[in-house]
Amino acid sequence: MSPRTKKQFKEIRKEKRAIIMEAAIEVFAEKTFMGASVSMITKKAGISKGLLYNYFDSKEDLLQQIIFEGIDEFIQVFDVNKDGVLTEDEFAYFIDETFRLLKKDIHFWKLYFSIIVQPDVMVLVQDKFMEILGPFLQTLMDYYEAKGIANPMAHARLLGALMDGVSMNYLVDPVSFPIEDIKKIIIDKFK
Amino acid sequence: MSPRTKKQFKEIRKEKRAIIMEAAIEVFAEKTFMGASVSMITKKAGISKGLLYNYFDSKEDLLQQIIFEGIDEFIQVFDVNKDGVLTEDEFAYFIDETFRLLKKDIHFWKLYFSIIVQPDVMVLVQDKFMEILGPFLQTLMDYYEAKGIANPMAHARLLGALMDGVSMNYLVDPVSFPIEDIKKIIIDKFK
Amino acid sequence: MSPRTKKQFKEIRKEKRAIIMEAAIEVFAEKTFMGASVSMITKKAGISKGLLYNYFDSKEDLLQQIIFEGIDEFIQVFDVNKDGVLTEDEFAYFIDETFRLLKKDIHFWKLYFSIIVQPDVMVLVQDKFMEILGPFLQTLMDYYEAKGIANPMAHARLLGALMDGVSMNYLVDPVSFPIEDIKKIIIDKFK
Amino acid sequence: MSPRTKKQFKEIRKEKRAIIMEAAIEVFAEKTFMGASVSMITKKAGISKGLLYNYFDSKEDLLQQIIFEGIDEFIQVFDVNKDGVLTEDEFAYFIDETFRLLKKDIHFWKLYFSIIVQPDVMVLVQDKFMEILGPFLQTLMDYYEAKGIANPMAHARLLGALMDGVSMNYLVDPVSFPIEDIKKIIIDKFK
DNA sequence: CATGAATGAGCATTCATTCAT
DNA sequence: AATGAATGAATGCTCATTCAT
Repeated sequence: MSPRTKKQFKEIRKEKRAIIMEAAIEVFAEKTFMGASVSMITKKAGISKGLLYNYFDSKEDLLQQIIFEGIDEFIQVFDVNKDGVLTEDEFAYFIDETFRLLKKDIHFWKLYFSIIVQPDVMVLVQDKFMEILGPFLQTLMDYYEAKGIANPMAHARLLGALMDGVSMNYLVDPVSFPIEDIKKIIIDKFK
Repeated sequence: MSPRTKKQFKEIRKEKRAIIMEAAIEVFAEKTFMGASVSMITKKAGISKGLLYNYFDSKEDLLQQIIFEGIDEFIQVFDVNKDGVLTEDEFAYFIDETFRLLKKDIHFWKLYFSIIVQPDVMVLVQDKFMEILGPFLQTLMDYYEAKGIANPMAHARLLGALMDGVSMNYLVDPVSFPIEDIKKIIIDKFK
Repeated sequence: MSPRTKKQFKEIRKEKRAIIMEAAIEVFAEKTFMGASVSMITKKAGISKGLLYNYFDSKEDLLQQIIFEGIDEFIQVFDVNKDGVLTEDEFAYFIDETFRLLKKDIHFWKLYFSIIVQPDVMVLVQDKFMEILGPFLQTLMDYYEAKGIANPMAHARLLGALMDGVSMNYLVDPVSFPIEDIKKIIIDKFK
Repeated sequence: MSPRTKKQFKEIRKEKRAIIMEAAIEVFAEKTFMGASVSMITKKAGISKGLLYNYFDSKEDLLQQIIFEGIDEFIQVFDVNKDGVLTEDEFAYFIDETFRLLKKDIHFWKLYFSIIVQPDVMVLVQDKFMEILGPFLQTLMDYYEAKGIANPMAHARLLGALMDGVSMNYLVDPVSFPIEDIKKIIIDKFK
């Protein structure tokens, strides 16, 4: 009888928004941003096409919001740079935690890699990506420098590339890729 | 003026086909398979749209033929499995040669990575990709096994993933990625 | 706090209705009927979309009610046909008054002209428009006939067309169109 | 058998382009630019939706090309400003010719008036419209100035507005609007 | 061998309207 | 009386593919 309160509306929006974003992550991950159609997303989310535009300005906006929130969550959960210094134990934890999050949000990280290789789409989110990569590489560089290793920058970027490569291989073939064994080797070799 | 011989026709076909494929590799690499349109390719190749379909059954067929020939060329040039055994020197050569080919065919390998992350497109060519990956991993496994290293399979897959990650980072940002320094570290650490 | 009386409800409805119509006139004038969306109107009126449909059956109904009331007001304020006879002084007053009302309700008359040139929309309101045009032309015809001018009908329609053209030019470019000078010339030439 | 020559293709394009523009003029005139859909136009032209975009970049481009060519034709046919001076006979000819062209291209001039009253659409073509209006008003001003009439600018703009109003009334109701009689009165009163 | 006009399904997006609250 | 989430048809536009020449 009485109209819904603002709080009720806010609740509806929050929930529906999450449903749409979850559906979109899956479809984007499977089809890439360009290959995914808004229809596929709304069908998976169980809503009409029009409604998506009640929540997001455009397909691009939808992608950006997904990436923004995903990266923010990643940064928050995984604040490696608390004090800017990495011990060997923290290094191991850092590798461990990366793979834990990878497994937890498989779709999101598939989407991440599909974006990286597509310059046209990358421009939409690269500023946000840099928010992770910058501090990440800096912390690693400091770590290797503190250990007295020559060319810490190259070591840092190598480890970054290694984590990319391992993640990508795992995402493409999660069943047979021996990620746990590989994790141990990485920690052993790069610690 | 005189009617062209069959041999001449064949020659023309071969050359035109190569022109189209080269144009397609560039466009696919820049826009990904889904983002590239046939029009972009024919425009870059300087031919009509109809002619492309005289040489290729479809956009998918074009991609497949590009991948097939690219991989075949790669395997031929880069026969890692000559005798099935890798010495330490050969290992260094192998790393070196991988990066040399990467730099030589930047467009092709960009295309390669954009395909890997897109399941829909991956199915078109994954059998061919396995033709490299299988022997490649086998040779590495044998190498590590011969050295008496525990879990040679994990080491082989790790190195494969590492090469993927480094290659991808280089392709995304060829200017500032320190590939030469990294190459040395890889050889040193994984030899 | 105390339950509102029926009279208060009626008052609220009347005011809200006026607010919506005023907003709609502005948006229609600026964007035309086809170019204006219901969202634009409700946003300008500061109400929800649902509420508009509480007051009007449809976008078309909203337009019709605007036109109906606007024309009725015009006829009431501007009763050219008081006694059916026009003196020369009354003629001058009539021209004068027309332009005064034009300036007063710029949005309404912009809407009027945008409707006239769009047959699909015109059918919705043309009967109402005729309620002005008929007596208006009749009075002018009588005026010219009484002056003994040949072809009074053509003179009447010419003056009608002239007023249309001058009004339209003024509405399109109110700043530089010399409406006061033109008014004098009209009175002088057509009196 | 042999492929079509470039000349043949050019011929096809020219003819099809004309068919599309003619269909578009009619639909735009009847529905206005905003109210006309590309589907309506292609249906009337008897072609597929895609083909329209082989000939025009967008709906806006289509409108612009229609207006550009229509105005150019008008200027060419009707070069009132040959020597910049208007005699009384030329003035009569000018009025006459205007109405002749109006009757000849009814759809085009309906479109013209529907554009004038819609600012959003007007911006697409107003530069082109000014190519007519500027010289047109200048010539008229010179004419009235040469006759020693006070305020020639107001007279020029009044006649311009009058021609607009008469044209518009004729286009809205070509059957009963006495355009021939009115033409004579105009020539008589404004010569 | 070669052209490019032509198609039609599909794309992202908009919008008048409905309805549960 | 009032809200705004929700719908679905329609919009302007793109694109892989076909085909007459």
